[in-house]
Amino acid sequence: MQSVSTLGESLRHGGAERRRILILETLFRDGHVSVHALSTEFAVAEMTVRRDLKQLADEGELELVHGGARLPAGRQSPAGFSSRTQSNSRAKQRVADAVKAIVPRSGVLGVDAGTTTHVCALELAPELTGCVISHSVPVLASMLAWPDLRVIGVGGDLLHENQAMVGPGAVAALKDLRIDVLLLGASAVNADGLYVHSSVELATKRAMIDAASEVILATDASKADASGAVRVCGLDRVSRIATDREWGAEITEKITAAGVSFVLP
Amino acid sequence: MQSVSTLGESLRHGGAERRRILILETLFRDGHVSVHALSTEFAVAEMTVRRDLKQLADEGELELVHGGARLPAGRQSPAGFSSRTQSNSRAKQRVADAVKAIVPRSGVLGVDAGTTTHVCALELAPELTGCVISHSVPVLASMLAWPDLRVIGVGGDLLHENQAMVGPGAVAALKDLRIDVLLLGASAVNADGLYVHSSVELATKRAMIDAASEVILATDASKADASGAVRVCGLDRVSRIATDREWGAEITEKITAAGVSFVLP
DNA sequence: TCGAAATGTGAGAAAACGAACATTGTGTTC
DNA sequence: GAACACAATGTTCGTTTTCTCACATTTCGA
Repeated sequence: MQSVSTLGESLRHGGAERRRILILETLFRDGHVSVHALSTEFAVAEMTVRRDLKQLADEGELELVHGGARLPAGRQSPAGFSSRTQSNSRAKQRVADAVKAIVPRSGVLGVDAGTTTHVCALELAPELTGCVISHSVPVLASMLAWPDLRVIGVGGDLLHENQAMVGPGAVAALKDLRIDVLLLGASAVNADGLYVHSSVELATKRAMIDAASEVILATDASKADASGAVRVCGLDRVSRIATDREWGAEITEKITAAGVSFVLP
Repeated sequence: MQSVSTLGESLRHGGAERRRILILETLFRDGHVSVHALSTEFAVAEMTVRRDLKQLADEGELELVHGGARLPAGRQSPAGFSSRTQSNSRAKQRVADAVKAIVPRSGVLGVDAGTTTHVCALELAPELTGCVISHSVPVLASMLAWPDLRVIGVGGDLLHENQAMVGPGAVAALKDLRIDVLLLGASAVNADGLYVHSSVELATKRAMIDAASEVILATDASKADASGAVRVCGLDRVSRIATDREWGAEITEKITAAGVSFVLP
């Protein structure tokens, strides 16, 4: 088991995560950033900026050049910035590969908040011909890069923890929407259902599920057989689980018995 | 005296002009070039490339950075959002300075879509203690950098044109919201009111205005006395105009007569 | 209190810069 | 055709900037 920390955590010392967000913002606004200028602007050592840029480069958010950084190739079109595709991005990438194999390119695609589903949406976006619905700000920002894609944003209170809009407003908005396929995320999965850490996002997640004809759970194997604080729903609402590798035999058997099939890349 | 060589002439030695054209082509394709890579590609000394870049920079074709060159500010992807943010950012910055002087840091701040209001929101964000409401995806994305800030996102159909969520859903959501001060943008302003280019965003803009107790128009002087295709509202809904510099005497007099005061940085 | 993560500091290495000077084509002049 | 002027290019070298690495320090949570 491991902490499923994905977001809203690492502001340990000064505010590294915030600084990196601001760096990306500057980058997308100006097209380039320089180490020296950033260190002056944020009043930190150049070494710190270099470490930030190095990390962001590893995540594919930018490309290093001598003296600073620039937009990565193929990401010229300025959108918002793509969100923190933080840790184990390899796993998320594999999940995305699995998702790509089964999600229809037309129709209404719902995208839940979270980094995994975001990566999936990024991969799918160029091929989609239908409509995307999401309450995740990073997902919406990414979709700006595809001018021909129809997108509906679900509004509400911005929950910094998962960078999505939630609450009564979001639930109300979802009542008028219908989703063909929903890409759902979760903090933990076991035979009894899906779990998240916070109850704040619960109602919104359930509203999305209720609006969806089919629910595909997109999650890497590290969430397997863990359990979270708040139960979202049972496995009966999920049709398939797209994941990066085989799960344990026991949990696999239970989940399969519940009528849910696995999709691997 | 020197030849005023414009094109097709000075291929004295190797083909300097042709090489410079190719450099520009590469630059526009990739968004950046590096001295080292170019010297390898053209099989010339790095010094030569530096001289080329220096000349092109003098002509305003590109902008030098350590190690290479990039597209000059305001000449990025055409019609792109970031370029609009960048273009006359000095003016927008001055507008933001004016806005900062008058917007209360507490209470509910509404932020309209558009680059000018976005810049204002970026400047204000660190100091805000109240709540921000916006339908603009970039604005919402920026607010993610401030975890302690309460933010409400207005959902709806994503309009790529202004990167904001609009339509009936947005209007409905705004009916339940109240805004103390609204930072409004416009494509044009004259004595008769505010204008935008597209009617798609009209209803949403009006809904924001209706929800607001006070409306501050944030716009640079270039919008003065122009007129757009679609009229949003009259000046009676606007209390103040935050702008970068003095407007023309005639338009200033008319607007002041309508009871609207100007705020300069 | 302890430990991990974040950040700062300093020195040596590497990269890039810019100026001065040498070299090579090209075209002109006699 | 030889001499010349000149622009383009290459080369060298000292200077400046940036990078990287190792280690010290700070901060905050457990």
